[in-house]
Amino acid sequence: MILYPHTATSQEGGATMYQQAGSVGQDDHMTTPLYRRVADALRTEITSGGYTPGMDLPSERELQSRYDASRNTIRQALQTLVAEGLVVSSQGRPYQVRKQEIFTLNASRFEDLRYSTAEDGDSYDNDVLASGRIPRQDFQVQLVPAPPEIADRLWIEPGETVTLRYCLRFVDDVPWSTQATYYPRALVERHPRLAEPRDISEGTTRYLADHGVEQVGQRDEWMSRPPTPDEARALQIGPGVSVLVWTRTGHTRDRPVRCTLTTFRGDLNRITYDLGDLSALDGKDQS
Amino acid sequence: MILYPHTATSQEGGATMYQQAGSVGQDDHMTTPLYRRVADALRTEITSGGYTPGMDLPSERELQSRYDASRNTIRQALQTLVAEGLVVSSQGRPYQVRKQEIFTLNASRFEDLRYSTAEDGDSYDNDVLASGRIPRQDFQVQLVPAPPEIADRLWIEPGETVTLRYCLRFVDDVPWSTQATYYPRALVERHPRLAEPRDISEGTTRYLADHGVEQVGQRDEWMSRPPTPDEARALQIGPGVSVLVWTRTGHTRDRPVRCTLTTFRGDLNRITYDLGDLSALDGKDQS
DNA sequence: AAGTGGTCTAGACCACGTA
DNA sequence: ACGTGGTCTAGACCACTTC
Repeated sequence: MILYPHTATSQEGGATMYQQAGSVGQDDHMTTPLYRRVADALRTEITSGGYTPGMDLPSERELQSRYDASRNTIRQALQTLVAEGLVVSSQGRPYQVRKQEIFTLNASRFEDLRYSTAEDGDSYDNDVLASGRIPRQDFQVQLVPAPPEIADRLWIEPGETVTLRYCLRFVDDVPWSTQATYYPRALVERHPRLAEPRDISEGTTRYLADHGVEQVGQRDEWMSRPPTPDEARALQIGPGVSVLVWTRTGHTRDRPVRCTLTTFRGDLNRITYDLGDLSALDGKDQS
Repeated sequence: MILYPHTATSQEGGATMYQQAGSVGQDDHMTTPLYRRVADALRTEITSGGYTPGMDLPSERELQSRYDASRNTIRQALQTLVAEGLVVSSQGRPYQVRKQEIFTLNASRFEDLRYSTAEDGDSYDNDVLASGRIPRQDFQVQLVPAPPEIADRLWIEPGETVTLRYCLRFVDDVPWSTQATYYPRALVERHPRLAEPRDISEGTTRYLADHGVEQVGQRDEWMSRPPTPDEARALQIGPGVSVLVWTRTGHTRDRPVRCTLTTFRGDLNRITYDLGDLSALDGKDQS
């Protein structure tokens, strides 16, 4: 198959290799580039269901002859689809239409003790289990100097030693998010289990509440950006996929007690907040 | 300058053109690709302040000789920096280090009438003006069939005619976000100013509240993804920049009354939510 | 006119996955 | 062994911007 610019044009008389190229997408003024027309054609096939999630795409060499384009041009087209998140690639394996399984997190209820009991345990585990999937967390505890943006939120001096509880979280064994929680030194001294390098079964929020440190409010901040090389490795994503960064600073009535930085892949997560009076939704599906 | 794989290797004895290429980054096993080493070098120069925001980078041809690489390889390196959002490019102009001016939106207060008076006007204008910038909105009103995801949130049938108030928003004349608000037909019939194709000076939330339709709660949903071609055009962003998509469904005590879809560039916006009791912050900077 | 990035070709070698 | 994607080269023409 050959993609013509706007109206069909003849392919004959391709003189030099560059003239021939031009007759399809280069000489003609104001025509959309060939790589984009190829990307559009493939995108249409994917979204219209011609290629379904999990299915392999034709190989680059195959597409090359199918669209009468050079391999670089085909690669540029595929690269576009990867950046759009429609397609994944890995060395040695064909391009694949990506599976879109989306996970929803209700941030306004997350860590809210009214929605859980002491037996329930960790907020994250609960949310994942509730959606019928299997959670896993790899824990790690470190003592680190507070980065400026953390110190600012915790009302401490930059560089002061803080306890960092870091974990890499999995959903059905797929790396899903990283989470780093910073606690001020004074708090950890009074509540030493925060420094234990393993999960706290009833959840840290509950542990602190049971010992008189009640987190009554939190400020959340969200941003989205391309993954750093570190994040790309930890979350096993390519540069075309953006990450959502969630910063939650928890407060008691007097002061901030912790700051949690979570990163997700931006395309496979939905975050919801319920604000005000949503009693209208009570009878409805809470999705 | 030449970037050697791990330790410096001799350049002599480049036989064929491919061998020569190999001696820098191809023959050697387990070395990071040349394009990535070039990208890393440039990224370091940018983040360490060698190239400051707004400054031009050397041209592709210049970098080509500087790093002894082909133009395609240099382009691949620059392409990754564009995808990371560090650099912008446009035809005919040199690559430029991107300016990072960030805008913060407090979503938990947005449209909350407790934080404004009848004279204040539009929520968006307020938020932008409060940060010392100049807002502008291009308005448009259409009657459209309700898309399924909108119908679902508004408790109406897909395809039912709804009123769509669409606007493209600017901050200091830079396209910043698009916003599309859908109102069910029955509501517009009772409150006809919703169908006027211009801004409602006191804000739609206030207009409805003054006529007995009080929005007492809202459910927000967030996601992040690569821009669609339409969004890329409207927001003037490239494919390397992700967009944040905000869906807010407003409810009265009885039912949903509107659904607003907002898209921003993900890298230049911060979204905050204040939850629970944050009286601890009262004396502090509310940034 | 000269310089810059955007598109495209043709062809090479390599690393990885599968069989 | 073979096919797939990943990296790289050398060189061409084009469109846009600036002078």
